[in-house]
Amino acid sequence: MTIYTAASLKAELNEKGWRLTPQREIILEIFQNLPKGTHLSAEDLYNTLEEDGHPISLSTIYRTLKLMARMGILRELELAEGHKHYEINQPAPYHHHHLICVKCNKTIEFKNDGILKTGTKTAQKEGYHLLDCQLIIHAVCPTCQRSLIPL
Amino acid sequence: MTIYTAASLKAELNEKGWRLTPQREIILEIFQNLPKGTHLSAEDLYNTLEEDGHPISLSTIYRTLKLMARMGILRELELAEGHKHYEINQPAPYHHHHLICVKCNKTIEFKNDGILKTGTKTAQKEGYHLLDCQLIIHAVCPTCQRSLIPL
DNA sequence: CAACTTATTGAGAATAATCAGCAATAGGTG
DNA sequence: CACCTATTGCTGATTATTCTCAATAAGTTG
Ligand SMILES: [Mn+2]
Ligand SMILES: [Mn+2]
Ligand SMILES: [Zn+2]
Ligand SMILES: [Zn+2]
Repeated sequence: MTIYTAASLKAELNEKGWRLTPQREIILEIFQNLPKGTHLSAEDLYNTLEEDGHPISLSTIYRTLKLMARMGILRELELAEGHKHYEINQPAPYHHHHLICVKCNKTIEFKNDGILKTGTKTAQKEGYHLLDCQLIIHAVCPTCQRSLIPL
Repeated sequence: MTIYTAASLKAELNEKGWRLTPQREIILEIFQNLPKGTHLSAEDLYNTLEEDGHPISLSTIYRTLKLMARMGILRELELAEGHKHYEINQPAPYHHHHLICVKCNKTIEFKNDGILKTGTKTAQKEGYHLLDCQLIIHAVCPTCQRSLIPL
């Protein structure tokens, strides 16, 4: 949950014997410049990169997303659509959580400082190294409460 | 997030034109009698039912898990293993959250009253009908911090 | 900067979880 | 009991994600 630059990403990768590649650099950049509230799936990222003129194979995309999530650079979100979404993982003033309608998947972001504190404290108490901490609220939105569509 | 009995399950199903079947009743019972801290996948439930002498088809299991999660009877958990897990959804004194090691998937449950309150308040403020509210902490456990296994 | 080691990439095949279609069955209601 | 239709259990799709492997290219060393 730090702010990354190409340089700090390279430093952290090299420290573990890994490498900074153009692909990894571009993917980080894409996420850093995404409008607030955007959540990308692997497929979304694939298309974005293609349109951007920097095509990257799906294999590499999946590998990079997993890598960056495990480094704490990206957050892996399960937004109830059957596939994962990702967003940049930022600290305190930008850190947020998600309220999701399980029927239409409409998602609202909200902030709450106490939760990150709780997460940090809990991880620390158990000796875990914190990567991400997210409150997920599953609910039914006002529109879907009225709708007659079953399930 | 209520305590269900076969009768109250039937009432809630019938109210929506749905039916209480032996399969649904048994699945509810299984979850209610699970030892604290147990999380079942669809496959786990399938096997449990088979061993129990009450075999139910995988299709029905998937359908029932989804149904009960959307009713708020079960919680759908994404415990970083590539497939969903489920547990009974209970109110205040039993309500808990999960601290997950992204490397070995070891999961620790912990309680925190404030989070459920935050979730309830947030859902209410947006007019959403709350089903479940879970804090997920992704982290690396002490053992895996020491391990040399990459990723 | 040239040689060297090995992490990484891209293409395609393989896997695994979950869903869909459909005929047969069985709840709920009167 | 008779009727309507939700539900079940097969089976056969989907679809997201991972694996395999040869080719490429970071990072390091002399
Ligand atoms: Mn978000
Ligand atoms: Mn649990
Ligand atoms: Zn909705
Ligand atoms: Zn671990």
